[in-house]
Amino acid sequence: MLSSAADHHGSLYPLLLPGIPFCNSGAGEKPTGFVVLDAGEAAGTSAAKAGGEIASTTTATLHGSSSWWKGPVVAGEKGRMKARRKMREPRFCFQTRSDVDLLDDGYKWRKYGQKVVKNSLHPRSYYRCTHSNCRVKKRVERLSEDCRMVITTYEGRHTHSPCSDDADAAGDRTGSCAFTSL
DNA sequence: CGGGTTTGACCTGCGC
DNA sequence: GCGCAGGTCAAACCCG
Repeated sequence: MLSSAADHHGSLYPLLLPGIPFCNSGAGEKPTGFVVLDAGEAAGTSAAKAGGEIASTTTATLHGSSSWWKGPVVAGEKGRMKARRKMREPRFCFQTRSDVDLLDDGYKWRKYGQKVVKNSLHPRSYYRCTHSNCRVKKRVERLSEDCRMVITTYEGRHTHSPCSDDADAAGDRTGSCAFTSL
C-alpha cells in the first residue's frame, strides 16, 4: 500500500514513524513530499503514487529497484549481508529542501557507508540508528537536478524513544509542525 | 580513549 | 557466466 500526504493529512506520519524530522524548524527542512511504503507492497513498485511534490519518476527511481525487497538471503561466507536476511521492513521516504544532509529527527544516527549511485551527481549516505537493538536504517541522497532537495528514506521502525537529549526538542517540533505546510 | 566518519573492499542480485 | 550497481563491512582515521 502506498499513501500520499493528501490521503493522511496529519495523522499517518506520527502513526508510522514518530520522530521523522518534518518539523525541524532550525535548519528549515520542510518536507515537500513523501511516500509511504509498507512492508507488503514495495517490491517492484514502479508506478508508485507520490505525495507532495515528489514526482512519480523520482519515486520510481527510489523504489523501483528490484534489489530493494528481497526475501531471506543466506549470509555470505564471512557473515556479511546480515541485514538482507531479515524480511521486509516498513519503509518511508520523503523529500525535504535543506542545506544539511542529516536532519535532526530526535534519533542518533551513525554513518556506515557512502556510495556514489548511478545517474546521480551526489553520493548516497547510509545511516544506522546508534541505539542498541534498534536496526532502523536510513539513507540520504540529494537530487541531481536540485542539490538542495534531500531524499531521506527510513527503513524499519524504532524500538525506542528518541534520544533523551533531543526528545523534548523533537516533541516541540512535532507540536509546531503541520502538514498544511506542504 | 571512545565514538563517529571515511573509504576501499567485498558480497549479492539482476540484466544481458 | 559476466559485468554492473547497490548495499554493507571494517580498518584506518579523526575529533572532542
